[in-house]
Amino acid sequence: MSASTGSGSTSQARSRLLGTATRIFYTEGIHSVGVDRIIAEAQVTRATLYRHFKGKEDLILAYLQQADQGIRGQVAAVLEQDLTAADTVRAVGRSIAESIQTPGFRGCAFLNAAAEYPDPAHPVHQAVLAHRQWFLDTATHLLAQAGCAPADTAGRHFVMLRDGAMAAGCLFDPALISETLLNGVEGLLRTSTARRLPGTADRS
Amino acid sequence: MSASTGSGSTSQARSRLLGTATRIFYTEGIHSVGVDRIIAEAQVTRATLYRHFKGKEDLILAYLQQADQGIRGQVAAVLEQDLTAADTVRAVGRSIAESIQTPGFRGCAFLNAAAEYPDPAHPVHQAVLAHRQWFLDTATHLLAQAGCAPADTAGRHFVMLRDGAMAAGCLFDPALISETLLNGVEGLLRTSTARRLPGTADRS
DNA sequence: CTTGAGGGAGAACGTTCGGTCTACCTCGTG
DNA sequence: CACGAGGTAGACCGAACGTTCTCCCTCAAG
Repeated sequence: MSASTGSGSTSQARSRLLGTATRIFYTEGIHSVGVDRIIAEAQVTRATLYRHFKGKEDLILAYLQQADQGIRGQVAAVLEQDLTAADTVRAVGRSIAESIQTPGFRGCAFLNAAAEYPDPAHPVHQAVLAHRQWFLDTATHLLAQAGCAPADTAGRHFVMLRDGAMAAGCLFDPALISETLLNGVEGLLRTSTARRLPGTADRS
Repeated sequence: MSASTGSGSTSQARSRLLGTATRIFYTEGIHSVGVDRIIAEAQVTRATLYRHFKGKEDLILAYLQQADQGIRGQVAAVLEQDLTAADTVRAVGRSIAESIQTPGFRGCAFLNAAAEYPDPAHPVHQAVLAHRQWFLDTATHLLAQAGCAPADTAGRHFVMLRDGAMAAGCLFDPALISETLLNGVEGLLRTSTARRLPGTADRS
């Protein structure tokens, strides 16, 4: 524990380790990179890694947890803007579109991880499922507030568009993918709230 | 070459090898399975593998090529039904939905491969890009025939729904994913052909 | 001052990886 | 018959894998 000089919350060598692992795992995949590579680029020794993590799997889980917190923060930042429910949905869509167009975008960390860990019983796979459940719930909740017809259906539709955009974002022109995503979200809001009275602006 | 007894086109040990590789790569991923595993389950020796393939990478490429042919066949089977262009699009959507609900469905072989081979210069990654380009072109062509507004936009929208469905199909209830996909395709056809005269049935 | 956690440096563990090699067998074809 | 392609069986290679280990140094807290 301890508070040390007051620098980082936990150790500083640990954060360098996790940061390096995050970067390499995200850009190059998980199975294809070894711990040697990570400790070399993080400039720590092998013993240091195993002092902070039980093993490689622990490091992977920490990587996904960090990614999860990043996305939750991204959504929270949109929520803080206090927009109309529909505009909040749009803003989340725009936030995703921006991610896709960011240099170094390499798809969804969770979809990529699931591709490498197909076994549903594996901790990594379960971390993916947990994150996705949270996102689906969040999207469904938002769309319900925006007055979308069957909110479950709309939520799944939104997530499907997001998944498609995230998956294709690094396999095709990111600008076109973003445009398609935004169009899709707009269409979803239009068709799914068709029967609502104009001016029924409900807050998120 | 030779014709041998007339059994298989190429060797029979080779097809056993490729079939085993396809099954294992698809269900468990690529990097996480070694050639030892494949030759053991295919019941061939190491020398036999290297007689037919230059190396593991060659085997992976053959696996993807086989998957590509399977999907092309799937689309071709729909095309042979000689439906309305719009109904052809629907049938392709249904075909994808059926795949998702098939036991053992593990997502899109190409999206999964791309997650493991992010380097755009890598032959495996390029095989993925080539397959996806073909599919996008095919979808765009079909939607154009169905009278969809800007066919490029509609094609990208269709592919995005497919990608989302394929990616999520093994991470969520396949039946709900299929329903969402079909709804999305229906919505795409509706909004994208809104201005067409009824009865303008054009063949594919 | 002593202690112990955090870290650096590196040897070593056993296993698995992809790949090469030799030796021998079995057929159908020329 | 002779030959060569296709196959089996298994030893072997160097490298990389994830993991554990010992030894030593540093430095803030008790």
